[in-house]
Amino acid sequence: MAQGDATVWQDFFDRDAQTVAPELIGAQLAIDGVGGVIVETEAYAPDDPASHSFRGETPRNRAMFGPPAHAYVYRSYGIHWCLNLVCRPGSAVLIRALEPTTGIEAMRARRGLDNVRLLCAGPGRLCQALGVTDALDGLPVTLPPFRIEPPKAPAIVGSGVRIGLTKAIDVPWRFGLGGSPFLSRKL
DNA sequence: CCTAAGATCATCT
DNA sequence: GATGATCTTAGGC
Repeated sequence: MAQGDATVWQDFFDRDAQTVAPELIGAQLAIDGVGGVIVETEAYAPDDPASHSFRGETPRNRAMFGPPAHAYVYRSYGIHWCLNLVCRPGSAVLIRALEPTTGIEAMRARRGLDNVRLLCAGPGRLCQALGVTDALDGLPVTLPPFRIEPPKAPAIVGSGVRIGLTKAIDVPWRFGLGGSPFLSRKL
């Protein structure tokens, strides 16, 4: 599975978000050469009260109902952007944290912060560091400016409850690389 | 260490 | 008009 192998990525993402989310831990994700290793994700499903897709399709969440392996970007709390990778219709994986590996200087400049551990430790921070905006909403992640590569080795994945929700707060669909210092919070 | 509040706006009711 | 898949700062212990 390589960058240009759109068919394989289609199949990879054409499954339930809760199945895809843990398998993305350890994958490499970059936008215009700026990014790193995915260390934290969360899954959102169609019948999930906490999911934006729960009440059906609207202009905002349109991308969640489009083809798999595309981006869904939304604004959070009027301030931050958050990046999801679309799986089956109405389901998506929220990318919550990266271990920065490439383009670190660009991230530092965008975030106005030296501390590498905190550059991408949270969905809003990550999007600021990678320059994610709604301009990327609905674009395929198998083509530039995205670059995505599968994990080089099986990751040791832990799980826990999702963060910041008021509904379905006890579903353990948060996944993370065990012991990584780049998580938004300890698992 | 911790909890609390403010920033700020697209979306939905 | 209320809400939120967040982050930062300020202040208490």
